[in-house]
Amino acid sequence: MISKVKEQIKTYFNRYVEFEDAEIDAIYSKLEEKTFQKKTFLLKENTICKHNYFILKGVVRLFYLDSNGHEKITQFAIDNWWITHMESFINQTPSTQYIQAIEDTTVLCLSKSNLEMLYHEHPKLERMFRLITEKMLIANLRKSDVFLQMKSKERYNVFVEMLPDFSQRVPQYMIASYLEMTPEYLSELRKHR
Amino acid sequence: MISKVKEQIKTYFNRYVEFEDAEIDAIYSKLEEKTFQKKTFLLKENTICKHNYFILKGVVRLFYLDSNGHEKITQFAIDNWWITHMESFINQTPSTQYIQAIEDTTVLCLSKSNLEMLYHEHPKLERMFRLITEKMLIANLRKSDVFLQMKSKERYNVFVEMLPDFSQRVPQYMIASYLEMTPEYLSELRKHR
DNA sequence: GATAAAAATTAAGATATCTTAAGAAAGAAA
DNA sequence: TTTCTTTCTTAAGATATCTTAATTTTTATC
Repeated sequence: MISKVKEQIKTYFNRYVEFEDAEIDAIYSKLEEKTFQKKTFLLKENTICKHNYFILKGVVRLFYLDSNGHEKITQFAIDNWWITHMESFINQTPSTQYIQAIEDTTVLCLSKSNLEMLYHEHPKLERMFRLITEKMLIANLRKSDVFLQMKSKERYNVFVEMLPDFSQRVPQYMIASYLEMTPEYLSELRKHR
Repeated sequence: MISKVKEQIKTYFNRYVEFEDAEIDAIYSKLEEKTFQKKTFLLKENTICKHNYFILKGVVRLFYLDSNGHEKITQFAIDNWWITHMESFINQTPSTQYIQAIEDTTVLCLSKSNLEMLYHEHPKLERMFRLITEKMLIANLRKSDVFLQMKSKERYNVFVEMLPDFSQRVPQYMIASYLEMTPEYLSELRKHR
């Protein structure tokens, strides 16, 4: 009998590459399910990020503390997204950022060492992550373009339009942080649009 | 006898994955060498980007025209870097940006179709591009962080420190564009530092 | 339901950065 | 050298965004 969770990743994986059930089983056996309560940290600054997390259900944010101790959010992630601190995870160096659950969040943990092992055993997995990484890169380049081209007001409109899920599930002051403006200014913009 | 160019890519490829000479030969045979004179375009807006370019020697820039018709540079690339418009190349959709040679530039052209073919024949190449894409993603995330954290003045200092090659080979008004400020304001900052 | 805590709004003054326009300097061409 | 073109600098006024601080609204806790 196939578990609901295994079903979820099978569906997700097959969006990128067609895997046999046996392969899914092999990969799944290297994943550890874990639940983080709202506000708990999946990763803290200065620690090495040991996992790439696949979110089964929930919302998390990636952020750092600026020189004034203010939180600056660089990424959100929800159901069926991968989240990790890329630089820390890939290079196994201390993280400059935090990952924190915004809602109660259930994830599958994929450790760096298991991932390396799986790459060697399953070239398809390497292809999947090549494709996912390309997609992330494109999303990131596009985000930079949006921030480069648009004034704050337009940025907010684009955000609401493109990621309506987030504007529902995430408090407004966090959206302001992600959009690189103060909550006061966002409030101002919302009034006048 | 092995050509100088083949030697150059062999050295570059082996930084990521160890290839046999026969593999390098096979891959090399799918690459087309081409030279672009200063100011000519490798890619124009609204055309589909058919190639990923490996720069053997030269400097190019990636830029788009904003709503006022001003050029906004999003990336530079020099010797031993890959350059393409990611979104256009990967999804084979019309490009929103231009690629232009700043100096006379010699490249190796890798077409999308050849690349797909090579991925199937040489899993090592897929690994190499998985690693390169990860590196690009990290570089891009880091760039976003720098722009998020720093005021213009600091951004310029970081740029000069991190990429001294560019501040030599690229005119100042292009650096201003890349740093997301007007040339007038950059000039102002340089005076006061 | 009452109280406390968290989040959102408002407004005034401060600052970073842009716009425009003109002139100076440097590099390329003749 | 002279001329033309490209690049860089200067300065004044305009605008977007931030800071601070107080107030209101919403959400969570007892």
